[in-house]
Amino acid sequence: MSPLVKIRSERDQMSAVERRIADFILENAQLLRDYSSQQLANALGISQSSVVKFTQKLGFKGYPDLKYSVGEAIARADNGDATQVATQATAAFAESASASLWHCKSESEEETRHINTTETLQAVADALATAGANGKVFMIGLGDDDIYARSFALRLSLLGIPSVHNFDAPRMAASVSAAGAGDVLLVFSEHGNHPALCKIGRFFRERRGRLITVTRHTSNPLRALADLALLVSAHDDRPYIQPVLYQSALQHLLDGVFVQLCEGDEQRHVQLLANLERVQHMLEP
Amino acid sequence: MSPLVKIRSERDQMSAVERRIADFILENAQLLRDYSSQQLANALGISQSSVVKFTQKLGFKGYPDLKYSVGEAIARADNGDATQVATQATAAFAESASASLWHCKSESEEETRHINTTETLQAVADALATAGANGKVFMIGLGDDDIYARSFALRLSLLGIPSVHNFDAPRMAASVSAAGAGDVLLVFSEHGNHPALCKIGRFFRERRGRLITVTRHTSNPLRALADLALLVSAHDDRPYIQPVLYQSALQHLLDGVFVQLCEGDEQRHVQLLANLERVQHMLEP
DNA sequence: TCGATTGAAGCATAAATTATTGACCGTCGA
DNA sequence: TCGACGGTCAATAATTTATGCTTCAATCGA
Repeated sequence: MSPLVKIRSERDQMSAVERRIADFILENAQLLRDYSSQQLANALGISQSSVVKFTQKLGFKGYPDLKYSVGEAIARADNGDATQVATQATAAFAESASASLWHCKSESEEETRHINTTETLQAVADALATAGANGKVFMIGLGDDDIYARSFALRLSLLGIPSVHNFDAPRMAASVSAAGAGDVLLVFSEHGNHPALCKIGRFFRERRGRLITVTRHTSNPLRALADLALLVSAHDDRPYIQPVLYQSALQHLLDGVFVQLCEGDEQRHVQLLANLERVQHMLEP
Repeated sequence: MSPLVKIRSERDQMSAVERRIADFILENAQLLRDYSSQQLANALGISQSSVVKFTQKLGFKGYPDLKYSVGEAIARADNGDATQVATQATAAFAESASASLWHCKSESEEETRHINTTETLQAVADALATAGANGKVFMIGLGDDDIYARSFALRLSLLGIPSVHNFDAPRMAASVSAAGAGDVLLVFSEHGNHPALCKIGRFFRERRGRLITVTRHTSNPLRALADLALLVSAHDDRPYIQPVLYQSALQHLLDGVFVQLCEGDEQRHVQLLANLERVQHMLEP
């Protein structure tokens, strides 16, 4: 039972001094944190031993025990009331920018998680795994999109799925000419309407490869070509925030695929561990 | 902030004994109620004073203060035991992988936000802005770290702060030889102990440039050299999750700097808009 | 490689907090 | 009136916490 409720319920059967202690605690529970038994006694003009006896009578092991319990009770109680208001106020001042940024990002990530079904993620993971084992994985992105492609390619390589990575369209067209059935091409393109990329996509499909696109959640020509389409949702009125959100939502999406790949196959998992160590050794002699 | 999160976030920076204390508290927070500092010390086979010093280092008034805080945190956490069980169960079934991933990421991001003060972020933003206007910005990262460097460099360039970006140490050494006072070198290095990067950092400082490092929240030689150090906190037992968390926390940190840069100066803001449009036109004719 | 320096950990101990003891006082019922 | 009783307090014992000092080990620079 909450110590405060207990104190209140026994208050009637208490002596005068005890009742004063009880009242003080009930009214100033939050002050208790900084009060020793002696200080509490001083505040009430009574002896410290009375305070201790009071706590023991109530069934606590001693003063610190009561104090601890009251702390818990307060924490439980204002979980979502006063504290939160205070916290919000503080937050508004101290970390306005970063906290609100965090909030936007979370929102985008959640939306993105929502519009990509688990099945799609799984299908993408499977396609990559298969192509990694029996064929090739191609990957391309232009400009900013190259960053995501690059980072994902690095991750895949740790899993034993190396990829052919290009960051301009003409070279990619050349690379893709070597593609065959079962291969996978992953195209990153935020707006999905770059003609060269579409051309490469079509070319790749003609060669019976599976095309996976990663674009915004709009209808766009690139996505229309895809066997599997990963979609990213990210919106903000402030134009400088938008790319931040896009990137973080995209990253989150790719993280999901990566995790599914890791957890899907024990052997890949083992390989990852080995690779991680290897990389670490090479980079930090 | 919750004392447990705090402990966790500073765990890396701790000595062996301190880390054992931290782990014990994290794993047995609920036992703390019945432990005096001496008992805790005995349980770990260390001295009582180490426990007290541990608490003080973390910013608590002393052992009882830490204990009280932990009590509050626990109380807040399992506010309504039933609810929590239900929540956990739901989570485990419905959205296990992606939601738990999201949760880990959030935690890392929060920790990371916590260990980098707003002042540091602002200082970094200012340094970059100044160097962008009157000098040069250099940027380097090896391996995975290059990804983050690259993406941040792209962002900066949109703000009218182009940077000299290298992804191997020898070339960077050459580039840096052109550095002077007021220039900025941003070094990305997860573990911060790559000798070549340290050498470049020292060299750069000799030339009176300002060194900004981005590393894990450990004490590492690179960070020790820095004028300004950005720190990333990210932990998970699963080795394949760890890099995901690192990346997302780092990204979050950089997002913070980016936003501060955007919001700090109206002119930069305008330039960003213009650049965004320009890029869009070039990429998608 | 060798001091010099730094920082972590423990020991001893001081300081503080808490718990107990025993004396005193007022009340109440015999 | 007197003794029993409950309540309070001052004094003090016991426990717990905090700090000064020493030692040891790792790091750094010469």
